Order: sequence, then structure tokens, then C-alpha cells
Amino acid sequence: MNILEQIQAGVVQAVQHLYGTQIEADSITLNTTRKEFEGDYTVVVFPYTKVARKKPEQIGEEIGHFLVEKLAHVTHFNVIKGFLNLTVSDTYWHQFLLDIYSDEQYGQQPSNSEKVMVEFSSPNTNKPLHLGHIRNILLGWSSAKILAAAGYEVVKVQIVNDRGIAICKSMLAWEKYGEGATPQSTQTKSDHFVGSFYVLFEQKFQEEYTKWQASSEGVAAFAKRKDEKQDQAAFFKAYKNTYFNAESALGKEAKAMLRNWEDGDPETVALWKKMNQWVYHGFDATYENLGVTFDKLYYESNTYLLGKDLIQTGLQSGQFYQKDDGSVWIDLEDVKLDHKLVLRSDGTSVYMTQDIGTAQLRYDDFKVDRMVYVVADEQDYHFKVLFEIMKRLGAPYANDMHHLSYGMVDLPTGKMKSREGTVVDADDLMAEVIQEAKTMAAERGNLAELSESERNKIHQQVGLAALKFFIIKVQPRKRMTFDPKESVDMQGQTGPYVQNAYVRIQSVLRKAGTMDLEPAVKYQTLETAEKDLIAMLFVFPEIIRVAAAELDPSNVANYCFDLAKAYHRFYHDYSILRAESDAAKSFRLALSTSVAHVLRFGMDLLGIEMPDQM
RNA sequence: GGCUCCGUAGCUCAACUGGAUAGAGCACUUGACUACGGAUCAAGAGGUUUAAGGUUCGAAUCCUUACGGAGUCACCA
Repeated sequence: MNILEQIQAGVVQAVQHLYGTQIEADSITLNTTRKEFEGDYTVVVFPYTKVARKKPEQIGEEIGHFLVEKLAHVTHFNVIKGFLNLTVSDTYWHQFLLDIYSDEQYGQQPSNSEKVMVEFSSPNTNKPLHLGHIRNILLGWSSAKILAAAGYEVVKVQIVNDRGIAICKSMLAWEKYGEGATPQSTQTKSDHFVGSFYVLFEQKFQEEYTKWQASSEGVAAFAKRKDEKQDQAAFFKAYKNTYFNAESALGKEAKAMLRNWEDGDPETVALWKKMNQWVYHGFDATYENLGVTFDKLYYESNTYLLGKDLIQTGLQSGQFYQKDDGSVWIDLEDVKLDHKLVLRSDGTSVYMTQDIGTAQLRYDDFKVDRMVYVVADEQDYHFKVLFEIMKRLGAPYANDMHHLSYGMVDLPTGKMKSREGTVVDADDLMAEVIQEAKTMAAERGNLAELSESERNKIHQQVGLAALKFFIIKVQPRKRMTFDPKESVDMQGQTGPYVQNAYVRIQSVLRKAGTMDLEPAVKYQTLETAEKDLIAMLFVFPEIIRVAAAELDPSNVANYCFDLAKAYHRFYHDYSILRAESDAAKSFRLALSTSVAHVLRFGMDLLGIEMPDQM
């Protein structure tokens, strides 16, 4: 039993013994003591006033005495109002550090024999990745790492949205206006090359639409609008989709291309393959730069027809119903999710159909116990419905499907809009933060001795640390504002700040040479700063557990920052290599080593590498 | 309009899930290098937690109701 469990068990005993009432260990409010009071942990005793029929102060005194007497490692206590502050013995913390300091994987929990699949990234293949994808990828990657640290076996997948009208737009534009150009011939990163044709299509389409608005058909359409109050600009904005589907020449061509693709027309399929390959090459480079990998890729072109058999099964079992036109629906009104279409009247799939089929396919492939979908919060409703449907279909994993829903990323100037060209490109962004790291490093000149490739590696590690930490420190649920200027900051609450704590430790350890731990055993009285650091190391496994349970990597990011901050302060206030005794020196080296392990392991969970120098 | 999420210092974010005087960073002011790495540390200032009620010994947190912002309510994905 660790110290927290001991205290909890002690309080249960105390309440039983003193007041004759059985309480649950989980119900005890046990916090770390606020720094303005003396003690390590605080038990809130207000809840026991009813069973004890005494004042909170008195209850605190009674339980405090009980714990000090019964628990070897609780040395003394004080009571303020209803708060019982307990002090844990130095020997407990001392021993705890000696137990963990050599464990580089401290925090890693043993296997829980459960398998979880994490789906993230899942881009469309018509244009390059942008800032929104970066948030998605970082959340997915770090959640996967955290789940693995919490004892799960993890399978990382994505569903590549490689078909549909979007890629056809890029294909059509390339065919019409590309004149045979290739990424090689234009010296362009290949996914950007394809994206440029998507933009070109939108431009051409907009030109066509603008022209049409002034034509007699356009004027007539505006005149027939339903809402009299709607002005011209608003109307044509709202009408754009209808125009694309019903009137546009370009729209007709794009849709024809999509039909050709679905019919397996060899030329169209060949073009589709060629352009997707370009995109994949580009994506691969971006993923490699970001340091993420996947265990398996699912392609929508292979899965978009799945799910129909499950719809049939559900229809037979009465979970679904069919309308006269042949379309199939599910009634989810009892859980306030309305009626939802699962199969069109012409028998073709909708998005939901595919997701039902894909979930089953994945289960068949991997036999996972849980599934996590990292998808933006605009799809909250979709996933509620999907999970409910899987439950009703009796999927064995249905109760452990989770939507890691995250808020959109805004810029200081407002929303990102691809049509208005305000999207922050992923590759550009990474290049920018790395360049900034390079500039900062050059100013400091700490890396002058290294080779250029070694320096570049460190610039990459530092720049990406700034970017990744900046994004991951925010709770996923919350919409976040991304200020490019702040994202390259390297001081204060940032990735490089945490790296710097690690780098300082490495520097000290290098200078210390081989470590002799014998004297550390004799180090008796701990400084408060030392005890605080050990207590922080102590909670690390719990941080991982909570982050995994909540699917919230920001817990780990904020923990790493807090630990780095506590260490920077300790480092400033106490001498390590010139400590007052061999015992102190040796103990502080062990403490520093352990802090370094945890910082490295913790940051690795966020996909952030730690350099030895910076 | 229905439903869901969000609203905390000038700005970006925390707050151990109902606990003590709401904490960090940035920016601003000031101080600390003959020092184990100053990408650091310390100090100052900055708050009616959008507002009003309610529950509770105790509320940023839970419940109403406003207000503000976002998302969604497609035989799109």
C-alpha cells in the first residue's frame, strides 16, 4: 500500500472505531495540502460531522491522533477548521525515491490485458494537412501513448477519406488546367501540388458562379427566393450548394467524374490513383516530421460500401424500420436523438452506414475491447448516434466506444477558412517553429561545438516541442486560440521550458561523472523543496491513469510543466555538485535523475523529444 | 427555434471533479550571473470566476433563468 492508500484505510478505520460508522475509502476527500499550511496531505473532515455529532475541529483532532498512532509514516498533524493536515515522514519519501530513481520507465503501468483502438488524423486526400489536423494528430498520438502507459495494448489507425467529390475536384482541375504538370516538374511538395488544384477548382467555380449570378437565370433564381428579406449576397451564398449540384457546368463534370469512379472507369481510377499517391507521399513526410506512425490505414474507397449487411440484420431484428420509398431509418427518440437515416431509398450508403460497417470490420481485424475516435466536436451528434446504434446492434465493444471530441482551432483574426486562404498549413507551421528554435539557439550559442546535423536535430526537437506543447496543454474539449507568435515562444509555460529543466539535469549528471548512491542512504532530513519534488514524482502514475481515463493529455502536459517548474526552483535554491555533504550531493543526484526520467517519459507521452543539450 | 458544448486576470490557459485566501505563463514594473546552462529564479501589480437566484457547513464547479460565443439539427462527409 502506498501512503495515500494507507491514509485512506486509516481514515476508514478511524471513523469506524471512533464513530461506529462504515465509510467507503473512495468517499474520503484527500488533497495535497496547500502550501501556506504545514503538512503533505489534507483530509477534509466536514462530511463526518453528521455521524460524529461533533464539531469539525474536534473530529480532526480525534482522527489525527488515531492516524499518527496507527500509521508508521504519518508523523504529526494539525487541524484548521475542518481540515486535517497530515505530515508524512521523511523516511517514507526518502525510501520512495531510492525505490524509483533507477527506473527509467517509472510511470509505465503493467498490462491490463485490454486492447484499445485509437483512430485519428483521417484527412481528406484533396489538400495538405493544416493546423486543425495538427491538433487532431497530437491529441490522437498522445492519447495512444498515454493509454499504452496506462497498461493498454494500443492499435493506432486512421480512415483515409480518399474518395468523394472533393478529390474529384482536384482531379478535374488537374485534367482541365494542369497541362501535364507534376510535383517533380514544378518542384512542389506533392500534397501541396494536389491542393493547389483543389484551390484552382474552387476559383474557377467561383468565377463561373459569379458570371451566372448576373445572367438571366441567376436573376430569376434570386427573384424566386423564398425569404423576401434576404439580400442578394446572402441569397447567393446560401444558394451556392444548390447551384453546384443543379446548374454548374463544372459541378456536372465533377459529379460525372465521381460517377465514373464509382463505375470503375479505368482512366478515372488511374488518375485517382496517381493523385492520391502524390498526396500520400506528402502526408508521409508531414507525419514523419511530426513523429507519428500508424499501425493500420483504412481507406474509405474500401469501406464505403460496408455496413449494408448490418443494416439488413438490424432491419430483421426490428432495430431499424423501412419507409415506403425503401429508405431505412432508426428511431432514437427515446434517447432524444431523433430519427436517423441509415440507408438511402436507392439502397446506397450514407456516412453512418460506413461507420457502422467499419467499426465491425475493425473489431473483426483486431478484437479490440475499446475504440476511441479522435474527431472534432462538430461531429458530436454523429458519434452519439453511431454509438447508440452499435449498442442496439449488440456489438460487444459498444459500451466502450469513445469520441475524443475536441474544439476547433481559431486564429487571433478569427476562424480558419480554407476558401478565404486563412488556413495555417501544417508544413509551413513546423518549418516556422523550427526556424525560430534555430534563431534562438544561435543567439545563445550553446551548440557551437556540435555538427550541423546534430544542431538541426536539436532545433527540430525544440521547435516542435514549442508547437506541440502549446497545443496539447489546452483541454481537448475547449476551443482554442492559436496565436502563431505565442506558439513559437520558448519561455515560460512552454515545451522548451520543460526541455530546459531536463537539459540542466543532463549537464549536471555529465559533470558528476559516475554516481555513487551509497551516501544518499545516509541523507536524513529532507529540505521542503526536495520533499515537494518527491511528492510530485509520487503522483505521476496517477496523472497517467487520470489522463487515460479522461482521454485528456493536457493533464500530462500541465504536470510536466509543474514538475519542471519545481525543479528549476530547486536547482536555483540548492547546490547539487557543491552540496553541503556527500550524502546531500548523492541524494540530489538521485532526485535529479528521477526527475529527468519522469520529464522524459512524460513528454514522450506527448510526442515531445528531450534533447541532452539545447 | 430544438438539442449539445463553452464563458475564469489585458491576453493564453489551470484549479486534484463540491473544499481552505481561485493559481500559472505572456505582457508590464523591479531585482538576482566571479554560480551545477539566465530558454532560469525572485518580487510587484492584475479577479464581484458573464449576470441574478437556488441547493450546501462550503460553489468557478451542481440546479434554475437570463446574456454572450460556438457547433449541430442533410437521402453531405
